[in-house]
Amino acid sequence: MQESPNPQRRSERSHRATLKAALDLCAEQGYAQVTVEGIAARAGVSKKTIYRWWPSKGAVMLEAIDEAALQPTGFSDTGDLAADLHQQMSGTLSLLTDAGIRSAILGVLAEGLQDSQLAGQVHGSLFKPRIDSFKERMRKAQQQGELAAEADVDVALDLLYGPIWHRLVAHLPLPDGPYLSKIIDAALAAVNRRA
Amino acid sequence: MQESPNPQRRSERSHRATLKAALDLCAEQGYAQVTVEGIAARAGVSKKTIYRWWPSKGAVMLEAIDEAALQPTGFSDTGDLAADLHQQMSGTLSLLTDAGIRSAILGVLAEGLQDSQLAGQVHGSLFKPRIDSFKERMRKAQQQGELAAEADVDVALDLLYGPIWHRLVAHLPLPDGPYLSKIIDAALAAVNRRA
Amino acid sequence: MQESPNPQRRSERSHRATLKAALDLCAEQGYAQVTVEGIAARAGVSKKTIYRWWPSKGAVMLEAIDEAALQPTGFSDTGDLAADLHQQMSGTLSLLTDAGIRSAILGVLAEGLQDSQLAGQVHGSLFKPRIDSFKERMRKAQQQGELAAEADVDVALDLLYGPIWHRLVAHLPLPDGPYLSKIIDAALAAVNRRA
Amino acid sequence: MQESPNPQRRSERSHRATLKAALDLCAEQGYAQVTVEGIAARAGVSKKTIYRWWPSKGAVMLEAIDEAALQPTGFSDTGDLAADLHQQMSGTLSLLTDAGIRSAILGVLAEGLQDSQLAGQVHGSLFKPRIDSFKERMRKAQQQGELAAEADVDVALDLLYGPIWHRLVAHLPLPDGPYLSKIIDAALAAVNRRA
DNA sequence: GGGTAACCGAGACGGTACGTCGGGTCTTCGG
DNA sequence: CCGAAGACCCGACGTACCGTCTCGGTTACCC
Repeated sequence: MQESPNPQRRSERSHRATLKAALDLCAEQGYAQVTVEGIAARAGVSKKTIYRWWPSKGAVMLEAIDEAALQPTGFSDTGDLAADLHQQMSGTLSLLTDAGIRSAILGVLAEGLQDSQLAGQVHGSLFKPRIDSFKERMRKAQQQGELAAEADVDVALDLLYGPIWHRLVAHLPLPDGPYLSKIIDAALAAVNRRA
Repeated sequence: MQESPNPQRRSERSHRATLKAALDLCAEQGYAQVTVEGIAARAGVSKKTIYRWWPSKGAVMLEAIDEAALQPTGFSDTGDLAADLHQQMSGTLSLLTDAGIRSAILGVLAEGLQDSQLAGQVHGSLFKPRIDSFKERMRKAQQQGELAAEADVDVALDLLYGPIWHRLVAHLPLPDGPYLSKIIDAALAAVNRRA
Repeated sequence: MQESPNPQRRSERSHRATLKAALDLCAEQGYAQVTVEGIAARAGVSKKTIYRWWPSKGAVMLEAIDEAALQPTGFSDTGDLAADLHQQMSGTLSLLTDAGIRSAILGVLAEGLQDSQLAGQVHGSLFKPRIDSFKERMRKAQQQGELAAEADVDVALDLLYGPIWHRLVAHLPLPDGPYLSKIIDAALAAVNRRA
Repeated sequence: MQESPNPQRRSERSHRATLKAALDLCAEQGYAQVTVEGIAARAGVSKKTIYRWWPSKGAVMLEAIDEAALQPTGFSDTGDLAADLHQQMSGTLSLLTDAGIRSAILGVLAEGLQDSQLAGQVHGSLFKPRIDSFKERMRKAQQQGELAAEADVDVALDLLYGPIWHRLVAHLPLPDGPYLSKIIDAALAAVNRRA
């Protein structure tokens, strides 16, 4: 992140071990129970080294999530917009089902709500890339006539992703596949309608 | 909350002072910086007394929010569904603009993501009442023909409230009034369309 | 020492346990290896509690020494000045032979050389009482004619106690009993001579 | 000191800069506040280089003191023993009045009380040379009849130097010139007297 | 006079302890 | 018996130095 010291001399071993320890502990104990001290001990790394490269536990976790979230943020383009959306959103939801990643994501999300410094990083790492590729896919759909040219992409974004986060913060069950389809259909219909 | 001791002998003065101190400190320093010790000191109350009546800082805050959230959770029924939704959702959003309440709400929301005990209370206090009266209003609209009888109320809930929370957790700007109208129109169109 | 908090509510158990742990650890590991954390752990006491009542490890040790240095600082008055001096100085020297106390005393002495705050306490606790009773005994000796009325008590103090500290800081062997007698005879002769 | 590497290739610049930085920092901040890191930074030298040539901060300081203590350890022989003693002891005392050297000397003395490895070096560098030349001067005095042949040189050493160290560790004011004369007269009288 | 072995600066590393903070429990005393 | 006050144990914080180590770079010796 803010890499004040010389990043060329950084120990790759410590770097990896820290991220791994962070995620592992998160899976085992839950985000809130994880401490920088614990990560350091588990990784066989000194606290100083962690604080040298990251400003806080949240920043470590964010990088760990990024590294672990293997599936791409990008959309595929099969020509079927609804299917592509479903695939991508399922991918996002699946991050919230694996215990370790889920705990880490909820943790950084929660911490991001309280710490504006971390908030920016959360936005940049977790949301921006997905939003960008979402918008790109939508624009492509408009060019290909799959989507009305006058459709409001921002509204579509809100209508599609909103339900996931709504249910997360309200502690309602997360959408399953079929429900996701209903949402996608409804949202596309809404932005496709003539005003 | 879990009121183990005899609530009849509870000091109303301490009770009020605690809730007030909690919100005040939240406004001044932000939720994360508020501590039980700080609340106790500010309220002129002992820590023991706080722990006697609430299990955690989050529970205090939740009660303080409840008490301070003056506008009703219920919907008015002017006969214009879109207008009623707009009014109610604006009310919810306005809670997120006042510094003190916003900080408190974000705080308990964030903490709720990490603490399943608090999560239940958050759901019960913050979300359930609003969802219930939302559904009630929707059903009334269906009876009055303002809304298609086959409209899926759950989907409507997700489409309408989702954008707010999506933008909150993604650290995007919250919707303003006109944008809210677009969302409401889109969501109602979506659930009203013939399947 | 600086007892900022209310000393009436102090836990006697923690107090005693801390002093005991300090001395024990000193005996086992040597003063330099003893840490506040170690004392706290050994005593079953929190670091906070130690820092509440003492400003530093040195202050804890000083009090521990005081409590443990059972033999009185006062001189006996058998009527034989040289014998009384010998007895008292042997007592002082014996503090420097028991491993635990020796280590603690050397430690606070060393630390006192570096920390003027502690220096004052070292002087007040370790030296002042012994110097005072030395001078008192000398004055009594003068009244009883055992010592020349014009003998310089300060010089006597320096000549008598100096050798001990000289040998300590110069890392020479400490005086044994017979050598002590030589010193005492020489010093008394010196201050008793007509100028 | 333990010069494991090839001393011929040693950088004289680094050597000098380190010793100078050590003493300067000592004067500015006091021995206890000086760190190897601080010395390295001030000297523009790497920590590794310091640890290559000295085992510890104390060893650096000891060498720095040795280099800076310009006045000779040797006694002059004017034929007046008391005067020669006074001159030499004043010289020793003057080391304890210059802020930088005083702080360094107190520091190594203090550290020497705790660290037997350093203790040996302290004895060898600071005390042994002075004691040796003291004894030599005393023996010369005996040959020249200035001092009784049967005078005990060890006792004399203790009586003369003792007061300085006694006052140092007891945090009493150090002797001034006139008082020094009293001590010298008393000590010489004591060892000169017929037993 | 080119190769190489050493010292050098810089500074990252695993550690240990620091002194502080807040959590949640417990004790004392007054009303 | 509740409440204010606050001491207590505990565990984590973020920092400071320790002494070790790995880097390039730059001598200075040896072939």
